[in-house]
Amino acid sequence: MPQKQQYWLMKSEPGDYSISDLERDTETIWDGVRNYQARNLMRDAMQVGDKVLYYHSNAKPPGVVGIAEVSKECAPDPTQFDRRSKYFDQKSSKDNPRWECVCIRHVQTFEEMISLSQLRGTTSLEGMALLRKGQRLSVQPVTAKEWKIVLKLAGVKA
DNA sequence: GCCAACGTTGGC
DNA sequence: GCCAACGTTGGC
Repeated sequence: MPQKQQYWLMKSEPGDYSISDLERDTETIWDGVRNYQARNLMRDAMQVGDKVLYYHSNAKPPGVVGIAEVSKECAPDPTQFDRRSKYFDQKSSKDNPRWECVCIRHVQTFEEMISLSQLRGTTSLEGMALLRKGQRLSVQPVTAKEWKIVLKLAGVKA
């Protein structure tokens, strides 16, 4: 039985890993998430085949730059065990890993990004998690309605 | 570079 | 379990 289509928004700093990097690599492990809420969403809610809005944070301007999809379910994040990684976590162990993450695959890069200010200016997107004050989660749920609206803004068929 | 908002840590 | 101090995120 087909499961219900779910939608997410995932943030990345383009200087760190941009949508062009994802397009080049085709697929990547979403390592480096060190926030429990974001981890829990990936671990407990995300399913292979879920669609993802790819968001560039700390960018000029910030905004949604394309689409990805979840390609592998959650698994321990290898960077937490790597002493040389900036994501190394001394308190984590292989027996009891603290951090897990999914893999995502590139689907599409928008011809033109949908900037944050454009999203804010879209009345029908009022209430979107991304636009809420103080929202910092790097993995957020997106409703089917919001997904449609953003894709329409991007000129992409849903 | 500033700073508001939020998360985490650790003393008590 | 409280909460102050500190760290991080991320828009501006």
